Amino acid sequence: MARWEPNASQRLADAALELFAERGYENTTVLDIAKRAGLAKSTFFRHFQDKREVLFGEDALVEPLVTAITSAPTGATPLEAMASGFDALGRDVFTPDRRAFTVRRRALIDAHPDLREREALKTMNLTAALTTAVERRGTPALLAGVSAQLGTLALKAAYERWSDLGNTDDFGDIARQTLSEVQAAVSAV
Amino acid sequence: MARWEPNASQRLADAALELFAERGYENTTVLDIAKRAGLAKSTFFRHFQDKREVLFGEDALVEPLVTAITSAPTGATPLEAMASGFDALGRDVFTPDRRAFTVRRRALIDAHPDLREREALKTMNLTAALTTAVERRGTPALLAGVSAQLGTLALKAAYERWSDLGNTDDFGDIARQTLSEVQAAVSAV
DNA sequence: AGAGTGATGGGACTTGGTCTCATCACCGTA
DNA sequence: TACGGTGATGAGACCAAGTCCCATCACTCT
Repeated sequence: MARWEPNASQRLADAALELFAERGYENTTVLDIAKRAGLAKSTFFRHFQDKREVLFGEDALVEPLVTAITSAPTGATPLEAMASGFDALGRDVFTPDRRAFTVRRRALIDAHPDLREREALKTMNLTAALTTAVERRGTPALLAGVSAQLGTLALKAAYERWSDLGNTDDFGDIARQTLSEVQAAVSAV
Repeated sequence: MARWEPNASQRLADAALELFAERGYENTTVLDIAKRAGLAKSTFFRHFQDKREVLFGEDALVEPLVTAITSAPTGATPLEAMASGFDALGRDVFTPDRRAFTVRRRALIDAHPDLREREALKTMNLTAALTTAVERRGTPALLAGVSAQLGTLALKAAYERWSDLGNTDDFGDIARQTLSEVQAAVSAV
């Protein structure tokens, strides 16, 4: 028998999602979250940097994207490399079984300024990571920056489409489609 | 004789900038700032939403940019409208006499995660405002979004060049130059 | 058996941020 | 001149976020 119940981080994240949905982010204290997870307040802060972070802890986007971009064929353009990253997200992150969870999480973030601010920071960090990943492919800095911005824009738009409606398409397909639309728009600039 | 010393907001912002430079953001409490400005803590929060905001209160970028974009000639492309907005910034915001202040402020923001997070939020809001401003010119949504992203990217790059070194060029000129470089990079995507 | 380890509990403490009530110089009007 | 209204401020209670330190205790290794 284990010394402690396992998966403390996961239990905290689950409890937080539940409570935020029940009473809202503001009306939930960290102590509430910890107690529902059967833990102490101080333990919460051992697993998450702050209250906001409990909804972002996974942060699972950067790693698959950067890996895919890095390992894309040498001949691929920056946006083609980005597209292969989107496929990876469809395979490992935005899978059908995680759709419901992701949508609930999205609704919570959109509903509270503090969480939207954290989201903005995460987006900025993601774009920065994409920029350096593209740069490492030998792309000039400015072009890498532009590609990363366009990729981030397409990613967000694709995410919205994927979570909207009864859309059951694979995320990778949606994202590739969105990216090509962004590319078409760019050529009209 | 005035009932109270005037310019409470400005005095608070000045005091904050001083103290952050002296002891760092973390080692400065809101009470410290208020006392140096000759005010009470509660008065600080009447003028600023929170501690971070004291460095962003001006938020002077959005209004001139949106105004210029809106009033740009009908025939102008989105990026041309954006460029006229950059000129407006050079005239009204990034003026030579404010350079030193702006650079000090920048150093503080870069040095502290909390402030960088707020900066990310402000950037996201700016991009959103630019997007709707461009949309109101009759530009399709996706193209407007792309233009706004590129504009924001150019703006940040231009800002860095303007504050670097002994660069004495007019901000509008630098920004136009940067924007044309971004545009050149885009056509290579 | 005994020392070490590592996640946890618990609680004191600082600070950000909210809220409420009192103050008090000025302004308009009678 | 008197007097009530106004608006920015002061003061302080209060709550929650986040930090810090020390104790605990089941398990492991020697």
